[in-house]
Amino acid sequence: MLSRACQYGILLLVHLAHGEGGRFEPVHEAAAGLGLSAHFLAKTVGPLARAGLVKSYRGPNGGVALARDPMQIHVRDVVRAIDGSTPVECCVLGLPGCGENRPCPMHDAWSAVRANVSRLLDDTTVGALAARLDTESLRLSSLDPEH
Amino acid sequence: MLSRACQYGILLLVHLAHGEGGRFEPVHEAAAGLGLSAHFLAKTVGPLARAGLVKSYRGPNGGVALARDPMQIHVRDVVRAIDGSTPVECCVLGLPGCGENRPCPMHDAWSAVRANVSRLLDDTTVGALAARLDTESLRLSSLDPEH
DNA sequence: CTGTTTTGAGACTCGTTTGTCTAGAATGTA
DNA sequence: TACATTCTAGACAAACGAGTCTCAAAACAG
Repeated sequence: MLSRACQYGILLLVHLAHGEGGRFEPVHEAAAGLGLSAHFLAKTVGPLARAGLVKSYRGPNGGVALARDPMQIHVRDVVRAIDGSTPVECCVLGLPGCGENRPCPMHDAWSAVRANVSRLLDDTTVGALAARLDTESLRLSSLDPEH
Repeated sequence: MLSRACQYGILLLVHLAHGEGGRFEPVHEAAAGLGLSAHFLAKTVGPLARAGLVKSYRGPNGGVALARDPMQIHVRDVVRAIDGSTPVECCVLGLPGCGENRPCPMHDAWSAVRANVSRLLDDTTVGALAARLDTESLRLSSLDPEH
């Protein structure tokens, strides 16, 4: 569905949105907080920066920070930046060129699912996800439960 | 989403349901009709037969045939037979152990999508898909448009 | 200037999936 | 029996994703 790199990217942005606003946080620190591989997480920073979602800075006190208001960053933006514009975009049955003019037998039903996913990605912002971390007992980390 | 092998399996069953009832059709013939690799399609027959969805017979006049009424074969059965019982079952963000007690920030919204997909797999039968091939201008083949 | 911290880019390994191919076991026909 | 047809199982290679590692460039601190 979403590539691992894309999942890491979303987690990183939500983590940054949940932290202090203007601070540049080193990638390895964010990775430790999220319980992820620092090396692999670092590979997502490039695409995110090129897409204008984060800004990064080298050297001591460097790191990564959000480039925009987290309420203006949609999950769709992250997916597009890392995975490209193709989440669930293709035919369920794998038929090439399946579409309105030459649909497969499941095309209509699958289009409904696709629309749901698309709306979810468009409507959900990184800031909204971060806000829910506080109000509800949600988690971002892959580590052991710390309840 | 669905593995290639699983997609091939669904296409094969719908193709068989669309053909004559009791006939054993050679796999290479079905593959030609669907525009798929015969060797790869053949690898899906084993799991499908073990799951009791098709029966196969060797030798001349042999081949593959549906083992049951196609209206009693759900797409879910094919997915379970080939991919196992895990379509979209996991967390969107990839968090291990994400669930009702320790949800990720997108858990609730994603559960709705998951339920949609699950219902689609459960409600759709191979027979229903085959029936729609006739009434509407649908296609199964990966080959060039034959309009 | 020297050394440390950090990003950035890429090579590399590993496992899974996709796809092709081969050999063998059934099955039917002459 | 001899032979053609077909499934069955598995070996094999190519492609991809995930993840680790290394080296260089930038930035700062002393």
